[in-house]
Amino acid sequence: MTQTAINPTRSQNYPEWYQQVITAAELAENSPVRGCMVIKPWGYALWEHIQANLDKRFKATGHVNAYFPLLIPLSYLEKEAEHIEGFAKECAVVTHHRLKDDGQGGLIPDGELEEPYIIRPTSETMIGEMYARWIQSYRDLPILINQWANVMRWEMRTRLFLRTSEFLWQEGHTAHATAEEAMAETKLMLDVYADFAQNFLAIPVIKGEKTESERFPGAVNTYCIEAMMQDGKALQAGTSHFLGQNFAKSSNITFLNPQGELGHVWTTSWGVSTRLIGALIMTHSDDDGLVLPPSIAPYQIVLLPIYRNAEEEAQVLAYCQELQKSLQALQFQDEHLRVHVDKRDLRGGEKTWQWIKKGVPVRLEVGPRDIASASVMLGRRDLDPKNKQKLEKVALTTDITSILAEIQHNLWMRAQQRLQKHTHEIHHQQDFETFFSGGDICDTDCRGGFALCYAADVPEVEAIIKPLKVSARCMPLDDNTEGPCIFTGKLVRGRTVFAKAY
RNA sequence: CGGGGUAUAGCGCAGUCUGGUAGCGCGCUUGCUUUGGGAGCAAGAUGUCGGGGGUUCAAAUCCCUCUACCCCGACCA
Repeated sequence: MTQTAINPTRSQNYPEWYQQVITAAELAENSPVRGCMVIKPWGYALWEHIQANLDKRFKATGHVNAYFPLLIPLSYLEKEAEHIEGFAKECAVVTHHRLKDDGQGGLIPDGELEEPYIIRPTSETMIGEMYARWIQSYRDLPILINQWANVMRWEMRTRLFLRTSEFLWQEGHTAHATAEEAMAETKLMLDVYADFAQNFLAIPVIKGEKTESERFPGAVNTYCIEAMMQDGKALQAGTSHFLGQNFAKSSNITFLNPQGELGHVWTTSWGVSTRLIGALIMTHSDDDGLVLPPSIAPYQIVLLPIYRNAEEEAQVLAYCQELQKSLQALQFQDEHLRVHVDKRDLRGGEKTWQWIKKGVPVRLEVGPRDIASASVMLGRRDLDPKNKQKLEKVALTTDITSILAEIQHNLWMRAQQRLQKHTHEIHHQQDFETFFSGGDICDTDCRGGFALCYAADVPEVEAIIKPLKVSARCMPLDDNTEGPCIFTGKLVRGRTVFAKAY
């Protein structure tokens, strides 16, 4: 038996640990298609819960869902100059619409298209084209549409969930009559994302604005939520863009205001992707595998029947099913508890460890002894696997939801404390370089993590930080303090978070 | 697209230098014993050795060629 369920551990080899957690939890695996993953049922269930919860929040803020084509005419992407610069180079292109027999048992493309299509890397241009048709008057505004979709970006290096060529996401696209309204929408959705990350995924995030070099191609302002992974690296967990009138102009989206004057609309776009699952893994998981907050766990409780013979089996299974029924009647975060009875014919220890590696918040072992004493043995994923507690059957149904809430809260607190512990104010360029030269998080001397500094948003700062493999993650909102840039000495308003990033 | 590597069972690998007709670990199947912290023993199944061509009596092994993937840069939700 090994010390930990996952080898290597986080401190031994963090990237490899990450891969092993995914494998052990059966979340996803690489597919035969370059850069594209297969999301397995346990991983897809996480996405389904993300979708369901976010979708509710989108609807509650007045949005509706729609669907636009996967393929976008090549010429659409040429409309917005910065957008071309940002996306044109990494797109898959569809050039033919037929296959023909090559005479040797193979197939070759046939029927060349007059204008190639690209597989959408994002849908601003397609949706812009449709908005131009749909919007004539101020009465048509605002348009508040979200799309759940897949997109493709021909990435050079891919990692499961964090960066894959094809990924699943949602993209919100809204059009407004005024800049103020569009900006309010941009900020509103950033708040929706932040609240979702913190309260549903238990991932603490920093809300901020992107620096110029990190901005979305074609956006006026890009806002984001940044999370800290356990190795101290930053992961962008969601973005919300104020697009100004850039896309309205390039897609010619105009409207008449109440005074009869013709103007361009103001647009926004915002999105989160399956990358959130990567963030979830790297925020909570430990050296025994995945750790899931109860809010998102496909099963919040797994019952593990223990028996030696057919007679005990019948007795134990009946007891489990009765427990399952009474637990399922309870609610956590406004939804019925998700309770599973693992009836598979496997050894007890084997089963237990499989569910630990899959991150199930609560395990309940049920055997003849428990039935005799009208109780269960409860194991929590936020505690050591050895640490099991005996719980009266009666107490279980009254306490279980608060136990789940406690687990959710514990995970949140741990992540929150990690973020605080590894965020440091840096006042001198020399300290900045020292901070980022010690590899990843190193608890002994407070190196690595997030550096919070006054820094000018200028190219020469970019040039200094790039060799350190550090990037400006965001400028946290509502920071009205002032100070001298630690690189240039220039007085700047508000600080910037710097970190190594995924 | 530059620099380096790899391709052999579901997965991870040995075998290649020195040619002789394919092996190990895990997993899988079956049986028995086990079962409240990842089981043990026994028996078994699984391969166009990445593709194509060449040398040879004989090629996983040598030669030529193509392809795919991985690592390091440039790109990135």
